[in-house]
Parts: sequence; C-alpha cells; structure tokens
Amino acid sequence: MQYWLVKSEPDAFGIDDLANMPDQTEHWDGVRNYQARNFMRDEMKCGDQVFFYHSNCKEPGIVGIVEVVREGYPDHTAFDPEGKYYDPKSDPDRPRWYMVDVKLVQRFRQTISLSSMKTRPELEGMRLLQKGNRLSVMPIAPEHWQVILDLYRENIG
DNA sequence: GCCAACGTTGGC
DNA sequence: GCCAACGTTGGC
Repeated sequence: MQYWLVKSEPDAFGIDDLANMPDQTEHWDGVRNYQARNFMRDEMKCGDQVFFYHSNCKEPGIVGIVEVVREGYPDHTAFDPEGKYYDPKSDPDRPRWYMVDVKLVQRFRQTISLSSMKTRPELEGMRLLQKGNRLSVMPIAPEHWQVILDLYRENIG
C-alpha cells in the first residue's frame, strides 16, 4: 500500500465536488505531465490512500483523504476535440494520457494548510514543500503521511 | 495580479 | 542536441 497526494484547484474541482459525485467517486482526468502520468498509469494501486490538496486558492492545503478505486486507464478527455483537455497526439489506439478513479474517504473538518506544514521540521524534504514544485500527483512517504495525520488530530483537538 | 519556477516546443 | 521562447502552475 502506498500513499499519494493529488492537487486540484477548488474552483475547478474541489473536494466538495467529489463529495457530490455519484458514489463520491470520480476519474482524475486532465493530468498532462509525464511524471504524474507515470504514477497514475504504473504505480497507483487500488486501496492506496491519497491526500486531496487544494491549490491556487485562498488557503492552499490538504482538505481530505481519497482512495484509489480504479487503476490506471486511458484518459478519454484527451480524445475529445471539443474538450479543454484535448490532445491531438493521443488517440484510443495509442493513448498518451492516463487517469485513475478516486473515491472520497474523509473530508477534513479543517484544512491542513501549506503554511502549517512548512513549520514542521519532520516534513522537511517533502516534495510538496519544495520551492517551485508543480507536480500534481506525487508519492508521500509513510512517515510524512503519519505526521500530517497527527497534525490534523492536533488541530481539531 | 505578480512573478519565479518549471516543462515543452521548435528553430538551428 | 542545444537553448531561447513560450505557456502554465501556484504561492503570495
């Protein structure tokens, strides 16, 4: 079992949007970065636990936990010429982009803010905290996962 | 809205 | 294969 983090802009698709989906499940489409693609196509497995991160918003941070419920398969939004994720270089015979399905596990009552994570020496070295980091799907070390959960429990008292 | 950091593209 | 130009990400 592995741990991950995925980013999304709440204006585009936030954790509340996931909560409102049928079965609280949705495919994680639109990722157009090879490293992130490889994680989804090759490494994310059913049952893996994933932090849901809100980026590009008032209070960036982790807002909940989701779980992988379907492993990597072609991202069909790349095939739709009308869609904003269209990529003419990807077609059903030779798909370039992949996605997984995720299901909501828990919505945090309080955001674990990026700034609060930055104050934690135990989280030093986390990819998320590195300057200029733009990867939208990334692995999380088990010890970091635990530290972050502890942070959450402290916060909600 | 600004801007630094990054990934991709394309000319050479 | 190099690298400048460009578009995008994302914190602030």
